[in-house]
Amino acid sequence: MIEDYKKFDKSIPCPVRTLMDRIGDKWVVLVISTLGEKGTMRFNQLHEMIGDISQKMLTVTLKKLQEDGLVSRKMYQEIPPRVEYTLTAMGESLLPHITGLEQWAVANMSGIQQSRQQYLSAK
Amino acid sequence: MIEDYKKFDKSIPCPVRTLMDRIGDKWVVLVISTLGEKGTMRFNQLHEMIGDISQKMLTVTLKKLQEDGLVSRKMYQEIPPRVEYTLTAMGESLLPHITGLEQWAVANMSGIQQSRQQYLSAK
DNA sequence: CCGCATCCAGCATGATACTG
DNA sequence: CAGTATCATGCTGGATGCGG
Repeated sequence: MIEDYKKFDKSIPCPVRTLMDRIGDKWVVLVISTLGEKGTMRFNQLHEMIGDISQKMLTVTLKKLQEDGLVSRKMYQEIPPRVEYTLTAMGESLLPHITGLEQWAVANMSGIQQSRQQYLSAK
Repeated sequence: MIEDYKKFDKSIPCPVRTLMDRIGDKWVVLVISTLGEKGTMRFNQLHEMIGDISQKMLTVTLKKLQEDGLVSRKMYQEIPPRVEYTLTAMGESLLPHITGLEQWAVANMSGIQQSRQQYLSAK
């Protein structure tokens, strides 16, 4: 039987599905990964680093991560304003899994593309 | 500077973004995870195991996984038809990363829920 | 049994403009 | 600088019915 923790049960939140609602989002992955790499960062630094991502989506993504306790937010009362984001301990503990996934992605990128082309040409 | 392989560049597909377009999908994760656990499975077995997932989404998900070469499909010319799905070698190599993520999810589920409640009550 | 085609509702996201 | 607000929309995914 499928492991209990990944079974669907409307009365109990499934951890796998709950997690995937978050990290099943490329922005979340890129933000965690970038923060893990660079440590503390400001809003616009993240914005520039990631490159493609609208201001809105960065805001939304950071808010979700705060809500889950993966990222902490520190605001300085200055003019102009400064806000810094850092991974929490829980965020740090997730980081190696994200990194592992990224390394797998890099290692298997060509294999995937090859497979896609074969698949297309086969039909 | 952000690592090259996760930089956005419209001329070169970013492995991280490419991967996330796939596993940034809870169905993909659940299918890989379930196949990894049980080995070869038939369409309806998967359907019943996962529980919530429409037939359409299961079909779509399996097709994407085939396309990427993560899952292989074997069809038997019988009446009634029988189709079996199995992880490929590449799929197997991804499995530990998925499993690691799942274990993290189970271990940190309560921490996340706690954080969410604090976040809500703080506003 | 295993899937595909179609229709359609709803949310996620981008663009844009504005604020403390 | 670091967001918020609003609007338009495109794709995701559910429901349904058909086909090999």
